[in-house]
Amino acid sequence: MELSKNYIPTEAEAKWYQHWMDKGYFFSTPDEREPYTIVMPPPNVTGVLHMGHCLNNTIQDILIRRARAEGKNACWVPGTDHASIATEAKVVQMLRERGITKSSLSRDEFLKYAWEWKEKYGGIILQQLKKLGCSLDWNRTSFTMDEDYYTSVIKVFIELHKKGVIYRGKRMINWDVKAKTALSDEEVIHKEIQSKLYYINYLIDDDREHEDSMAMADHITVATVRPETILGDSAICVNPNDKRYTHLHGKFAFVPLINRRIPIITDEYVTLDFGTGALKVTPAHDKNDDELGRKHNLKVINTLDNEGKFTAVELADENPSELIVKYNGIDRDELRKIIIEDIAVLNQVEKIEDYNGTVATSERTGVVVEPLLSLQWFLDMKKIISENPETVSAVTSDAITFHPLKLKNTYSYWMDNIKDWCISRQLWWGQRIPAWYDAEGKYVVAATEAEAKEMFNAQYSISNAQLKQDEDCLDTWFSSWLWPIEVFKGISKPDNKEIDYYYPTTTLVTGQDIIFFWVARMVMAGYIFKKELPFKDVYFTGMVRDKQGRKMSKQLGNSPDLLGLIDQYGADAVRFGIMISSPAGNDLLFDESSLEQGRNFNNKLWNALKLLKMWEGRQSATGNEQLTIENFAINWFENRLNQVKTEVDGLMKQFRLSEALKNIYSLVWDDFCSWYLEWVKPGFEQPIEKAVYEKTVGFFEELVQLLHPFMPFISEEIYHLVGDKKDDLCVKLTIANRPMTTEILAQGELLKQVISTLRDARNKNQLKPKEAIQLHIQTASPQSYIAIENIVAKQVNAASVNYVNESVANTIVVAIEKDKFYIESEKQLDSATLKADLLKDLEHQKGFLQSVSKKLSNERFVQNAKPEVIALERKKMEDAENRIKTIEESLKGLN
RNA sequence: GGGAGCUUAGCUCAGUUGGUUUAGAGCAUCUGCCUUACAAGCAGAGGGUCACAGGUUCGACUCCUGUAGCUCCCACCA
Repeated sequence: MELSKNYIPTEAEAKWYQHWMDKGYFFSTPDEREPYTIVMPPPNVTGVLHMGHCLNNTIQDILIRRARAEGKNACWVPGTDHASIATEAKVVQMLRERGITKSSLSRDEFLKYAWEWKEKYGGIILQQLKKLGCSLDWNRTSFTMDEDYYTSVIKVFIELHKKGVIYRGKRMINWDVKAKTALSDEEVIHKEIQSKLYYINYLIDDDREHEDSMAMADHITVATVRPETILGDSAICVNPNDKRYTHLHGKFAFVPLINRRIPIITDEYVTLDFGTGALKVTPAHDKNDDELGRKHNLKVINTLDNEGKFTAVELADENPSELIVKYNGIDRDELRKIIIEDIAVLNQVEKIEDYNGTVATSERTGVVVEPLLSLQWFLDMKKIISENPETVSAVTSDAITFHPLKLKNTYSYWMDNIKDWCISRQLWWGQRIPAWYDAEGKYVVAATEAEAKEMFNAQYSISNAQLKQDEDCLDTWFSSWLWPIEVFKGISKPDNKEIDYYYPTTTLVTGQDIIFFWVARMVMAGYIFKKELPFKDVYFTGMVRDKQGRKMSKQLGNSPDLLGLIDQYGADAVRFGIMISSPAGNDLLFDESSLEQGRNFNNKLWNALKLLKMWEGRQSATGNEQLTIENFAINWFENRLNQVKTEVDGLMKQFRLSEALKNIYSLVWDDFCSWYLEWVKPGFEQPIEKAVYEKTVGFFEELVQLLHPFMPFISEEIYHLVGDKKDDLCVKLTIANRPMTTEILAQGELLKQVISTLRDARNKNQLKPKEAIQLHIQTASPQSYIAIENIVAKQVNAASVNYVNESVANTIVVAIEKDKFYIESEKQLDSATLKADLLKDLEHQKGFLQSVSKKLSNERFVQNAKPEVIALERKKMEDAENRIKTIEESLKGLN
């Protein structure tokens, strides 16, 4: 069969993925083997594959494929997340494009559209993962709103409510005015912005009669960044120790524009050196003001509606002026400008300063979050932790090991400062909160209306109550935190065979940006519902950035089209490119040139295959004059292969995947292709010893097997092309490592060094590769060269090799260790560059010798250092001395 | 404001209990090669006073302190 010039990924990839699927290699059922379980972080159901997913899932596939080859029962569960806010927003937008507003639909109608949308576009991302080669157990594909999953979320809510961990309360929450829903603290991102600090004068209500226009002297100046909330002010607060305002304690001031009379109160909370030291208190629109308001019993006056627009509803009893009518329905940003203009007209704007502050924005919609007092459902996190202390200790004790370890601190800090989790969302797409209310607002928590009625009867002695279910649904993460349990039906069908076998899962691979959203909460859920940790290792990936270090974003247009890249370079090359430099926990600077490197690696492998196929038909069992060469080469490569395999095992255990890949890459490219294959390569059109050929094929197979988790397609393709196979690499069990001989490895290193040095000398003397040389070796131990002399001769094009006891005239000489190599050529040799090299080397060696002997002549070093260290230093000194001697002799020979 | 981390070759990064020949890799650069596996390649080479300043030590890229710069996380100074 004729092989193409270069490797063509497209066909091979489609072919092998289908083959693996047909064979059912990715499917897992519980058996007697040790399980290796990974649950995929479920992407947003409407998402499309991007670099982050690619990194994430490539890592998971590598781990899973390795586990499979190690004989474990590998189970990798795919699925998607209903992502309530994001998906609902997409559905709303889709409806808007069709001219339908959400408000015109009933809940059921809306959900029908949403499900239609999900069925149509949902899970595209899962199909895309197949292109990447992900060996997922597709029979287990889950969705966080599957029927059983939904039931389990409701069940968990009811259970936690019963335990008193879930409560309902009126709290200051983060309100997303675009999505029109509450958010948890984790969904809020604080951003630095340039804004203004407005200094506004509030007139003091003075008992004195004002007889002239001196009134303006009697004011207090307040600094605020949010003048638009001024109509909700219910006090001014100063620090009790602030001497500037002592005379105002207990007095009243007037809110500009509406002249509401508000008290001037004192509280230590106010800092003296910010602004004017006087704070306007607006309990309805600021978290701190809310607390101050509670403490001082202030009135709460809400002036913004749920879209962040002005509403005068709560000002009704204040004789709303025309101004207020004018403000109605105006957006908060616009309102700020108008109010400042209007106050300026009254001459009560003292000044406006530039101000750098932070603003809270919604993680989902990006809009500025509005603090809003609202009735929501909360999870008492402190109680959860105190009842499940393992939630914290599992991580600090490394029972759950984080990679990188430093994220432990982040985790514990969050746990130590945990706040209650607002779990209700004013959305329809999600699990509806199972709370039932009667007309008076009494409620019970129950799975069904019938149960709720019974409970009303029992709890309130109300029979056949007219009940309405809570309109809100639950935070998406309130379902995702059950993911490692419920994908095995651990909540909906507790203690089934699957959950008992697969849980706890083995490794979680996820982004460090969701350590609080998801990882921490899964640990909690694990201990609450299974009394056990959910996973043993967590591998955190960083963020994928472009090569300039910028985040990938639609606006910048710097996020590459992944499927396009797969088409262009092949999935293996993409996997290689993204893995070659991505240490755990660090951001990855994505550069397309690493994909080129991956593609080139494909070709390197492909060409090695072509070479072997050429040899296949030229085997012979006779010619044995070169057996020394082959024996050493084979012996050495076998050792080297096992050395790298051992290293890779160690690196994989530490989750240092890119290091492992680098080692494999170098083993294939340098050791196998550049050294080994050249050493055993027969002369032009010469036959190859059958035994050598078979050994070489065996090595190649072992190499592609080692590579397979990283680059599954080409490795499988080569495995089948290099010889007829009945089995598949995908499920082939790893060959155990054989013991290594360090002597052979050392001799191999010496051999490489000799060849490189001689080639360098040839280069420097402008000897063409075809120009043969005579090589003379001056050494005290010729026996160390016997096994490798033929390889040396072949690799440096030496027509002859012999051993001498003294220098050889008219030659180039190079020194390696204690030995000298004389290169004799028919061509006239120019020793000038070589001499310069030798002098440079000499200088270096002398400097080195000096530092070593200085160390050795230091009494305290000799006294304190470990004996083996001293011995090593002695050896270094001896070597350096020998080498200097060799170089000096060589230089003499040149003159 | 608090915390964590980073700073090693032009770029991206390794460097695992302080001593392995006065620092390694990949990419990029330079030189020479169209050598029938591979020019998407082969053979070589150059390039770093390990951010800076102190300290501990016989010995520091490695440990400690300080300084500078960068990054991330957390946080209610309006």
